[in-house]
Amino acid sequence: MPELPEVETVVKGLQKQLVNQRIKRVEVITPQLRFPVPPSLKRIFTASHIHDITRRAKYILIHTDKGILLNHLGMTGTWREDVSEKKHDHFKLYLESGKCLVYNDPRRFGYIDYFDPKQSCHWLEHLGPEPLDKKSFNKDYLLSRLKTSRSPIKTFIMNQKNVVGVGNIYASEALFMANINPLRPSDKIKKQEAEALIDSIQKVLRRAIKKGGSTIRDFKSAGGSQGYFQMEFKVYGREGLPCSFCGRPIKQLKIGQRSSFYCSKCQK
DNA sequence: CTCTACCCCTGTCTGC
DNA sequence: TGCAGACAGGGGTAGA
Repeated sequence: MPELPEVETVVKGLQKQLVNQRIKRVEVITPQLRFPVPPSLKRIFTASHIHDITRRAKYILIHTDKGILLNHLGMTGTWREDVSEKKHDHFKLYLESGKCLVYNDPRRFGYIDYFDPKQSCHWLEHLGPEPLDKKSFNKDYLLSRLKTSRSPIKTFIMNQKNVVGVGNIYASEALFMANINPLRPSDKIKKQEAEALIDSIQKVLRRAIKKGGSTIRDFKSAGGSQGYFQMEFKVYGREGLPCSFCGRPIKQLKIGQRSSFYCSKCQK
């Protein structure tokens, strides 16, 4: 799915489409996504006013005067502005302006929920810090967390309790940039390496956001355009191709059931 | 508690 | 061509 840069790109697109708009009608086409869409959602958000769209981790938050609509894109969720109907359309927001925003998701790993901003939301509790927030995602924090985990460092940085937004692509890319082997046990990562990892996660994510995310298969922004960061992948999906630094073939293996890519010479 | 394997689902691609 | 199996950007959960 969309990882942090892709979700960020979708949020920027939705901001243009939805901020300061009034929702005229909510249509729930598929009540059962990964989790059930709450039956009360339709009634609550009909005639609500959208005042902001934000992101927390990989969640899209649509702020209205009636509460916050929350959407996770799973692996294949997309938004588009369109009145036509397509296969796997699950949810529609009809605006008073006449526009219609459609949520489409072939695999239905995504979901839609809502919560009252005055109360806590169980989807957002227990999430780690935002990787681009230098105050909370810092060396001391990371070192203290690393000490508690013996799982491979790639699994560690993909765990949203440790740091949010890093998924399968950017985990491989960030570890390559930091010269850290993805299989290294987390509690064996040294202070200097932890600093390098923070740096590389932030660099990779910032660069990817700048390029509008990565488009492999079907990722699209809310405006329907594609991202371009996939042109800059150093290791992801490059099994057998030469490492851009040392020329050795990139290796692929499964770590925690997920495809992982690295250079065995550059990453120790 | 931590960690791993499995599972949700459809579409696409590979190899026989 | 047809078909089986593997695989895909996420992450909740059961059970070790």
